[in-house]
Amino acid sequence: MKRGLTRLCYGFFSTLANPTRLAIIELLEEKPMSVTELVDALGEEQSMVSHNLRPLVRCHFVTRERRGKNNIYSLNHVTMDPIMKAVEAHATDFCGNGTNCYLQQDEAT
Amino acid sequence: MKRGLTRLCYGFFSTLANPTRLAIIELLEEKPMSVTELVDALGEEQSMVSHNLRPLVRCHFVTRERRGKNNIYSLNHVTMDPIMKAVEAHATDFCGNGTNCYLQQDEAT
DNA sequence: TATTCTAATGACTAATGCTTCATATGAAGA
DNA sequence: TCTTCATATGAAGCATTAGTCATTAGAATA
Repeated sequence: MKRGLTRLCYGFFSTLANPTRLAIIELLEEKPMSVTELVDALGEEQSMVSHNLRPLVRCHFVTRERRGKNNIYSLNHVTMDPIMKAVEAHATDFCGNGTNCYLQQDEAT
Repeated sequence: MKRGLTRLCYGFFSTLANPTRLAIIELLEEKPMSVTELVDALGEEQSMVSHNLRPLVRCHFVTRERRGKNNIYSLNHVTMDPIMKAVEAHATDFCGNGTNCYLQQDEAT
């Protein structure tokens, strides 16, 4: 049994299993952004954004590039685009694309 | 901004972000199994396996079918196969397929 | 080099999620 | 229907993770 795959997947998925980090990914899908831009767009604290960027970099989901005073973060589209497509496909196929599915429920529900 | 996607992904990934559930998925990749078979294969407590099966069913990653006294669980290959392939591709492309990457480190490290 | 802008880090508390133990349910056979 | 096998559920304690606040570091410019 390839337990390596389980460990690999655990690091992979647990890094993605966070609303802030997913929101960051969603923003970076559009274009690369600096920390300050992310902070403004998210309306969250700077330290929180920084804290959450670290695991994303560590797992190579985003890359960092210094440009003057700024650190510009870019999405790894090679990995993330197929992953996100697969999630959307799952929702379409198995959640009826409605709100009757756990995955699509409001936090209120 | 499609915040719905973020919520959807959060449910999706947090369900997968668990070693026991990933081990279950790995086992079910081979063939459908009953709870007892999973318990034996994993060497874990029955109640733990049961507890972890529930979120997998809720997210439609596995399906349950009663057969006599047993509940047989099957993997949703339509969703899980592409996802797992994407994770492996990411490891190959960005983790050098070695142990120099966070995602592939031993728990000891 | 003092200042300002930008971003990262550390420590602490709060919130989540996991595992375990005990118990309940449900189906089948004696 | 009583017993046994198979599985699910509930509650509780524990461990992990996240978010906040305060501080530090790094780069550019005056």
